[in-house]
Amino acid sequence: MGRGKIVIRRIDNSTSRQVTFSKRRSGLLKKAKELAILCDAEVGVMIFSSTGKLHEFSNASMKSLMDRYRKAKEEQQFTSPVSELKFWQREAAMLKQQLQSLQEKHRRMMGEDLSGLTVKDLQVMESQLETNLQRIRMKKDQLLFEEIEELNRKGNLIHRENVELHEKVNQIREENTELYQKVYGTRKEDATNRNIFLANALNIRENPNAIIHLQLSQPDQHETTIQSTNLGCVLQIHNQ
Amino acid sequence: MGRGKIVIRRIDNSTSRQVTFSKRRSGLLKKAKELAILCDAEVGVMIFSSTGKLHEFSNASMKSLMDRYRKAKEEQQFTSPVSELKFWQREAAMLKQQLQSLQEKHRRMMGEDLSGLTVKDLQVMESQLETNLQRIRMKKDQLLFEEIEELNRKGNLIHRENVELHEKVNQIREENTELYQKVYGTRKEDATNRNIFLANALNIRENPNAIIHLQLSQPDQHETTIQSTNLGCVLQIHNQ
DNA sequence: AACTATTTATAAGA
DNA sequence: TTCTTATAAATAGTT
Repeated sequence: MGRGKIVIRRIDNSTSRQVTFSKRRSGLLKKAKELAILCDAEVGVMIFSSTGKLHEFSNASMKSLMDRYRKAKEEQQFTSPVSELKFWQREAAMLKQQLQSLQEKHRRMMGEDLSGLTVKDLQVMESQLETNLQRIRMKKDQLLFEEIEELNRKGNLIHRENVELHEKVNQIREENTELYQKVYGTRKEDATNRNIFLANALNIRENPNAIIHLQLSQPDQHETTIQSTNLGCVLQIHNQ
Repeated sequence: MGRGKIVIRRIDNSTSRQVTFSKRRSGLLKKAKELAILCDAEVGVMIFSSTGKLHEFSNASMKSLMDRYRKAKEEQQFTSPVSELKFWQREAAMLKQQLQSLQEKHRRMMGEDLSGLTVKDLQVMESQLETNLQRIRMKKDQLLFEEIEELNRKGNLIHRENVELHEKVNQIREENTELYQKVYGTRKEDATNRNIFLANALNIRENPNAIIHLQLSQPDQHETTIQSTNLGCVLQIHNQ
């Protein structure tokens, strides 16, 4: 009913979609009101626009109507095999429709079947995909951080073990020095020096809570900093 | 949109009301579906026919839609003084409409402002008024019955009291007779006869559960019979 | 349930 | 947003 015939399919152009929404919404609400009055029926209509705004009509209160709906649904519960059959038929039809709609959306998100989409539509999809990408990156960063945390923990264990080993080595070294002195009557500096060099290579210092900095480079342009306060670990990721 | 223009007002003829309901219901559901698809909106419609049957449409599940509705309503709850103002404006408009509708109905029920009504309209009102009248009559009859019940109860009490008094009178009479005999040496029949006559006038008999029949005449043509089994009372009302 | 004369809704354009 | 208008769609009354 207009200048031209239209097919019932999501209007791609966002502006005309909104205009049509406004017109048809008022039309639907008017018809609902007329039905309620003409036929002495109890009618309720709820409409959420694609932007999330609520529009409604009900001749009684919506609350009482929803209560009545719930009650009617409970009572309706399969009074005959035919009603059960019809229920599942309707259920299947509904699910099929939802599936088809989702499949179409999915295809588009995969960059397939982009025919009939406007620049605006594509912009919406683009920002949607950017959001998704961001979520995926945050998840990835979180996993990396957890991995580093685990490595840090293991490193600390090994560090402690190494400190102990270092002390033992020093003990043995001192014992050896004393024994050397007893046997040869003089010190052996070479052995001491070699042990200090080894400790350096293993990054072992007096403070076992040393902060570890890691830098990973990534191909994309985002920067993330994750900081663990209880483990003294800072992860900084810089991407260009 | 039909052979003739109609005014939006309850269709009195039950058959055509049902036919119109069926047509417009499917129209409304179709429009709701189209709006949902064309404009990517979430739409829910609930319709209870005047016979109580439920019809519905929703592109998502009605449950989730109702949850969303509730949530939207909660959030909507007076986020600004303007929204509160608008709420009360709408509330007032709704109440005003309901009031006007009721006032009009009331005026018509009072037999005023009958312009623009068809014979059918008037027949419906007539039968409505007849129903109301019947209810009022039944209420009146009930009240009359209760009044009679009360009178009956009081009557029984007085009856019992009278029986006792009667016995006392007889006792005293016998004593008097005996004394009379002792003083004068002979019976006095006159005194005995006078006491029996008195008992007759007060309707006192040996059976205290005597059934009382009452007949009230009324100007209209209806007949009611109310019977109390535990009090032995029958109320019969005949009207011509 | 159909039919169809009309009314009503609305698509497109301004 | 709002108005206009040609046309499609809905439906009131009828068969």
